[in-house]
Amino acid sequence: MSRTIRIKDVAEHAGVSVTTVSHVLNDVPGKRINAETRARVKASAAALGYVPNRVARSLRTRRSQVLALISDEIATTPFAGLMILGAQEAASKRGWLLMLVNTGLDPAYEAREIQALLQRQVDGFLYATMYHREVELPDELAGLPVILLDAVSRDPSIPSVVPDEVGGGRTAVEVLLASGHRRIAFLNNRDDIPASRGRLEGYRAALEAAGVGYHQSLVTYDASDSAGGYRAAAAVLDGTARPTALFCFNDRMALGAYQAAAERGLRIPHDLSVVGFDNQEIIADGLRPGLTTVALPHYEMGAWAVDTLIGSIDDNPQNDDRAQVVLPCPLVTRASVTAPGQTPG
Amino acid sequence: MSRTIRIKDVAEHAGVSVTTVSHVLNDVPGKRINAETRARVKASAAALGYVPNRVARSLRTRRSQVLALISDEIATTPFAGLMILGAQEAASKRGWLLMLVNTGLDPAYEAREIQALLQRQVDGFLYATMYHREVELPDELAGLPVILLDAVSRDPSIPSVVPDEVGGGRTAVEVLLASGHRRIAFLNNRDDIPASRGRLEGYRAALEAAGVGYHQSLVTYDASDSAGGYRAAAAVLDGTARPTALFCFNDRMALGAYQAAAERGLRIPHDLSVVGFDNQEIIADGLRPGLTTVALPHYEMGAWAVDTLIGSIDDNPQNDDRAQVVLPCPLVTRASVTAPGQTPG
DNA sequence: ACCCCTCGCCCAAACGATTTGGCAAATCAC
DNA sequence: GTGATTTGCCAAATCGTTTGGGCGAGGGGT
Repeated sequence: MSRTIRIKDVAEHAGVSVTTVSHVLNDVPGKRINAETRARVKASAAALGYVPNRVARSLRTRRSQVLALISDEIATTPFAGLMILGAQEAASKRGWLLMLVNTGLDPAYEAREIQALLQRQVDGFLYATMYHREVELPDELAGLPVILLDAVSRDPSIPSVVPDEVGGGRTAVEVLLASGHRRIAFLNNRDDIPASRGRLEGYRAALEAAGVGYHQSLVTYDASDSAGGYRAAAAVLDGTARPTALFCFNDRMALGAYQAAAERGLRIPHDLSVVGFDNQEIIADGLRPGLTTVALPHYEMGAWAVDTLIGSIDDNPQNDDRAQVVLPCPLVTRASVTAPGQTPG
Repeated sequence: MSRTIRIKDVAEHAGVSVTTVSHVLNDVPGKRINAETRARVKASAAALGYVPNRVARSLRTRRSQVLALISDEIATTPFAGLMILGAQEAASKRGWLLMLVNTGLDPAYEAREIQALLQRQVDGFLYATMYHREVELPDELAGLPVILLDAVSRDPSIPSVVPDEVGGGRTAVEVLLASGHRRIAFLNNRDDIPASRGRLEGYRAALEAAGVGYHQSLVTYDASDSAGGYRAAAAVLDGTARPTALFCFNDRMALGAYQAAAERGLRIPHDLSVVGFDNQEIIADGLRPGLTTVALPHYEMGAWAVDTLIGSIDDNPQNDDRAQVVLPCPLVTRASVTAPGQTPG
């Protein structure tokens, strides 16, 4: 077992001091080193297979090149994966690593974990929630480099990135309007969160832009799961003046809506067009016909947050892309939308 | 901004040397220190709010108390969350942290990432795949503390943890047998992976134990997604001697099977009982009626792997729980199983 | 011949802990 | 009272880097 080789070994091999090796390998600006020496050092390092000990470097520089992703609940949503993946790949691309901590909504536990991360010289924090919501930054993170991920603070000076719920809602309704639908119901989530507010706003904006009247009776509120979607769809389909299209708050509600439609003998999309939200592959791709839906930019949000966070750490302390950013929600077209049929009302 | 306080500050405050502070705070065995001094040191540390700098400690001890979770594809499966959560919580419980790296099946990239982790003195590795399969350990990890997660090596000396596919398959079929079913079809995955082999073996074992004959015509193979389940179910439901129950390779196939059943006017569970596998909440809980299914122990596998890994690092180098472990797959009962109806064949 | 630059490199002090090997003082044996 | 032990603590080395401040050699100007 050959001993792991240190900078000192490289220095001896190249016949220079460790200082010079460090200067060369790190391309320290303003240091004058002969080109020949420079080459010799690099050759020695390569020959010996030298890799710097990051722990020692961290101790000296007080920088770890490690980011922490703190989240409320990693497990409960299938989006977590994409957000984490976006963050991880962006970090890796720049030579950084990502620590992962799940705090499960317990502030005391959260404080301890932040403590543990700070002990390890973590350079920055991603504070993520697993669905878009408003949060308060924990005191322990105040003043540290941090970006909110899929969450937003009341304090506008805290940078954050969230999906463009309004734009997504508008997109969903626009595709229905473009197919000729005029009676479009919105099966909304009953929780008062940014997603339900924003998507409703987008729904109304799209209708208004198209000169279609907004009817309160076409908007229902229920739980944001399959059962809620089933109930909401049942109510709106059994009501007077049945809509020709459904915009569902999310794909799970759309799943329930499919079931309600099937029970009523309505074929999708011929008798009823449906648009979802979230692009949960398992549902959207698993349903027959495939569900046209609006995707949340989880991967992009994770990547953006890491890029921005690293930027704000590396560059001058406070560059002004500190901001509350909103990322677009693209449409994913499948087969659940077509022109309204001529079935009598 | 008060300077962060070091062990030296504690020493001065308590009127002792840093050596003594270290001895006291780490409860170094075999060191004789007066109880009164001991108390004074602890009081000083508490008063100053001292927390040790882990980076410095790591440099000296060559231990980081950090684990790395390397996975092939974090994002593509919704199980990732639970496995990662299990690992993370187990680590946190012991004061360890978890780094996350996704290598996406690219060996060169994987090697670089492992390099980067080793530079940071990571103490151990979880090498995870996002579905149960056989892997070869990358050379870079050979000889290091590592446990395979949801993966197994041909080399039995490499510890690993995977789900008990055979037992899960048996469980699924047993619940159908117990309800009185005798003609039970198995909609299997066509890929030759441990899950499809194991679940089939469990299916056969359960039938045999119940004295029910195995008929090859009742086992079909297709893609392990919703479309595959739809096709497989259609084939078996339209065949001669229609089964009274379906055991689906996974919940996505079950979703397809539900659709095929609905199209044929078969009510679940009255006309057709269905059991799935994986317990994907979105599907199993979203379907009507809820899908009785077998859960994969992702959380438990993650936790077990971390516990075992830390154990093998902390304790004497090679304690012999190094082994290829299998964890049980529990049944999750919902509403898709009942006694077979009397509908004529 | 003297002074002053610039080049090219190196010394040694951090960074903040752990750990080895001691050394005085107190206690004990006799 | 003397020598041997035990007790309680500390000094200094170490882990592997980075970095601020130098320092000698060589060249150019006068």
